[in-house]
Amino acid sequence: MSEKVDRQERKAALLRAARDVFADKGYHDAKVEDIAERANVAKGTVYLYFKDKRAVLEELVDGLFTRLGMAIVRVDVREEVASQVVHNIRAIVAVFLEDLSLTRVLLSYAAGLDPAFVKKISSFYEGGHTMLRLALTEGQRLGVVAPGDTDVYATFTLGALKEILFEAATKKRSRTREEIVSELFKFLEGGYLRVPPRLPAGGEKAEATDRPVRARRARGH
Amino acid sequence: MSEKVDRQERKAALLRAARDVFADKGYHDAKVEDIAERANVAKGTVYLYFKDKRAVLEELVDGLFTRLGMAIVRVDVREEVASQVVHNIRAIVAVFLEDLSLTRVLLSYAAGLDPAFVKKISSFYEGGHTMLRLALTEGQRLGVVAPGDTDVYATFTLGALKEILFEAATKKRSRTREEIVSELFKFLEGGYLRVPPRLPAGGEKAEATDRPVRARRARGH
Amino acid sequence: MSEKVDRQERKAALLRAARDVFADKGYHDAKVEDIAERANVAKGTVYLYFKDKRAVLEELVDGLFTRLGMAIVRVDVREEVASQVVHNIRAIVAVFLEDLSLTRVLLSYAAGLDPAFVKKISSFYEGGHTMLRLALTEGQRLGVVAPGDTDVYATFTLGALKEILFEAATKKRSRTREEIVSELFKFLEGGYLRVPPRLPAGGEKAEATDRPVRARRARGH
Amino acid sequence: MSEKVDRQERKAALLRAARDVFADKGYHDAKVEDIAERANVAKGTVYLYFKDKRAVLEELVDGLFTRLGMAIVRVDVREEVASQVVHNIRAIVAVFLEDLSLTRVLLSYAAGLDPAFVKKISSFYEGGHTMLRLALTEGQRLGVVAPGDTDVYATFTLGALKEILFEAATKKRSRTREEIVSELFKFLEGGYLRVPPRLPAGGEKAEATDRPVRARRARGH
DNA sequence: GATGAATGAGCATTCATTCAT
DNA sequence: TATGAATGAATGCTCATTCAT
Repeated sequence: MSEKVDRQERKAALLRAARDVFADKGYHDAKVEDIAERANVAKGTVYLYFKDKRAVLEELVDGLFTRLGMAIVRVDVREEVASQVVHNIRAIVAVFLEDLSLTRVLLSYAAGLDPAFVKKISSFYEGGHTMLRLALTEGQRLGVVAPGDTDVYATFTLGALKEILFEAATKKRSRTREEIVSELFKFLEGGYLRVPPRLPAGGEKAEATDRPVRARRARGH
Repeated sequence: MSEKVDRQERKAALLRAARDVFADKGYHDAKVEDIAERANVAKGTVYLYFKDKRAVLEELVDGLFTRLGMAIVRVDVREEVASQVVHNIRAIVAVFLEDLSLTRVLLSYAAGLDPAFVKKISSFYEGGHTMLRLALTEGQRLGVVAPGDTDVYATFTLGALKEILFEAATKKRSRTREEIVSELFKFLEGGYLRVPPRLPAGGEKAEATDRPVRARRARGH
Repeated sequence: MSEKVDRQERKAALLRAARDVFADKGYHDAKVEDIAERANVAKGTVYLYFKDKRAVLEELVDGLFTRLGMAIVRVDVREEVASQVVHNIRAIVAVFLEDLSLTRVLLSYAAGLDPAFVKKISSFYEGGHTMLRLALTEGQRLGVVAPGDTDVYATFTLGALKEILFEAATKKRSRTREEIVSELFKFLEGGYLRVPPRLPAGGEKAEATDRPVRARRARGH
Repeated sequence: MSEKVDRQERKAALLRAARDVFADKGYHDAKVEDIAERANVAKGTVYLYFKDKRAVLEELVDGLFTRLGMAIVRVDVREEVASQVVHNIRAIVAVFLEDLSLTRVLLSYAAGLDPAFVKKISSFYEGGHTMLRLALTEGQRLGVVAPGDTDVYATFTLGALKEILFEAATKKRSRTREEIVSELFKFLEGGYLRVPPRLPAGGEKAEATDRPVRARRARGH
C-alpha cells in the first residue's frame, strides 16, 4: 500500500477516491474508511489532507466551481453575443462531462446537507442564474433575445442544462459534448412546439389566463 | 398530547410533520424524534404507523406520485395533442405547488439516499420522461412537434419544469400556477434566442461541429 | 439488566458507578462504557442522563461542593469562634469521609482536566481558602488566633486537611472522623489557635470525643 | 531546525519542553507533537530519546526525585535535629521553587494516570512520609518533638508543604524561599516542635532572613 | 393504542507510535 | 540522527429501533 507519492498527487488521489465513493453511495453513506480504502491508504491519512469529511466534499465542489468559473467568459456586449453564449455553454458542458462522477455527486447529493453547505451550492447556482439573466437582458437590448421574462428564461435554461448533464452522468445513454451543446442551442433558439398560438384552456380547475398569449413573431426563411 | 384521533388522521398528521421536517433539515438530519415532536406524539408512535424512517419518506413520495399519476391524462392521439400536453403540464404544476414543502423535499433531498430509494425516484422520472417522449413522437407525426430528438426534448422539458418548481418551492419569488404554465408553454413553443440560423463556431477549444446544423424550419403566417 | 427504576435512582446509580470508575482508573482512562457497565445499563443510557462524559464528573463534583457548602456554617464572630471552626472542620471531614471514592477522585484527578474545569475546582478551593482566611483574621481580632499571616495559615490548614483526607481515601490506614478532627484541631491549636485548653463541644452532630483531650501544656500569658 | 547539538543537551531540551507543555495542558492533553514543536524538532525525534510519552513524564519525575533525594540530608540524631530539619525543608522547597513548571506538573497532574505511574508517585511520597515520621519519632525521644502521633504529624506537614508549594507554582502570589521556610517552620514549631526560639541558620545557600523572627511567646516547661 | 426509557450498532475523529527516506 | 507521512487502535457520541408498562 501507498508507495511514496507527492503530496499533491496523494491529495488528488484522495479527492478522486472521495468523488467516486460519494457518487456511488452518496455523501452520508460514504464512510471515511471507504474513501481511504479506495485510495489505498489508512483512514487516518485522510485527516492529514482534510480537516474532516465535509471538507473533502467541499474541496471537490470548490474545485468544480473554480473550473467552471475559469471556463466561463463574461459576455462582452460589444462583440457578438450569441457565439459567446454558445462558447459558455460549450465550456460548462465540457467541465461537467470531464468528470461524470463529480457531476453525479453535485447534481444528486449537493442538497440535503447542512445549511452552510447548501448555501454555498445554491449561491453558486444563484450566481450562474444572475449572470445568465443579465446576459439575456443585454441580449434583448441587442435584439438577439426575444422579449419576455429573462428571469424565467434563465431558470429554464439552467434546468434544461442540469437535466441533460445529470442524464449524461447517470444513464448509459451518452452524448458527446457537441451533441449536447447543439441540441441545447437549438432548443433555446426555437423550442419545439408547433401549435396554434393560443394557450388552450385548462381543465376544470383552469383559471382565466391572466396574460394574453404573445403573438407569435413572424420568422421568415 | 394525543387526544383521541382517527387512525387515518394521525397518519396524515405524521406525514405532514415529516414532510416539514424533511423540508427543513433534509432526510438525514431529520430525527425521528423531530417528526414525532412536530406531530405532538411520542417517538414510539411513529413506529405504529410506519415500518421505519425510510418508509415515512417513501409514503410521502408515493403519495405525490399517486397524485401526479392521477393528474396526468394519458395523451390520446386521436384528440388534439397540444392541449392535452398543456393540460398535463398544468396538472403537474398544480400538484407540486399545492405542497411546496414536499416539492422541496423531492427536488432537493430525494437523491443521495440508498440505491433502492434512488431507483424508485429515478424510475418515476424515467416514467415521466418516457410518457413525454412518446407524446412528443406522436406529436411529430401529427405535425405539432418539430422534428428532432424527442428524447432530448423530453429531458429539457423535465429539467425546465423541475427547475422552476424548485425555485417556486425554495425562493421567495413566487409565481402563480398559470404564470408557470404559460411561461413554460411559451418557452417550449419558441425558445428565446434570436440569432442567425447558424451555430456559431466555438472558442479556441471548439472542435468541428460534428453534425450539420439543421436548416431552420420555415414558419409562416 | 436494568429493571424499571425511578429516574432519580438511575441517575444516582450512574453517578455512583462513575465515581467508582473514576476513582479506579482516573477520569481519562475511564470509558463511558465502563460506567454504563458498572451501572448495568447500556452505553447510550448514560447519555440520557448526562450531556457528555465531562458532565458526569461535573455533577459529581458539584454534588460534593453542594454538600460541603451546606455543611459549612459561616462563622459568626459574635459567638464563640473556635467551636464554630471545629464544627466546620468536623462537617467537612464528614462529607469527605462519607464518600471515600469521590474523595479520591477529587483529590487525585481533579486537576489536569481542561482549563474550564480546573477553574471550577480551584475557584472552589479558593473560596474555602478565603472563608478560612477571613475567619482567621477575625479570630486575630478576638485574640484566639496568633498574629501572623492568615493567608499562609489558611494554606497550611487546607493542605493538612486535604492530605489527611486523601490518605484516608487512599490508604488502608483508616481513621475515624473524630480522630481526624481532634488531631487536626490539636495541630492547629498548637500552631496558631489560642483557645481555652478544652476541645469545644461540636454541634448537634458531634459524637462524644473518643479520646481524652491531651492536657494543655501550661502557658504564660 | 536542529542544528548539531549534543545528545544530552537535546534530551534536556526535550525534557524542558515536555515539562512546559505538561504544565500548560496536563499530561493527557499534551500531544507528543506539542512537545516536539516546542523543542523545535520533529515528532519522531522524541522517540529517539524516550521510549514513549509516558517515559518522558517519568524521566521528569525521576529527575525531580533525584534532586530531592540529593538535597535531603538524612537526619543524624547525634547532631542537632532541628537545624537539620530546617535544612531539609529549605532544600526541598528550593528544589521545587527552582522549577515551578515541573512543580505544577507534579502537584496537579501527577495523579490520575495509570496505576503503575501512580504507584511510583505515591511510593515517593510514602518514602518522604516515612523519613519524616522516623525523624519525628527520634525527635520525640530527644524531646524536641511534642508527644503525639508522628504519623499524623508527618501527614500534616507534607500536606502543608505541598499546598504552599502548589500555590507558589500556580498563583501569582509569589513568596521567596525563605518566607516559605520560615512560615512553615514557625507553623511546625507552634504545633509540635519544641525547639529553642531561634531560627537556626541555613546552609550555604541561606539568604539573610528577611523578617525578624517573631518573639517566641513565653511558655512554661 | 401510546409512551419514552433503554438499547447498541455504527462512525467520525484523534493521536501515540512506526519506519522508509 | 532526524524527519514527518502513514498507520490504525481506541473511544466518545448519535439516533433509529424496540418493548415493557
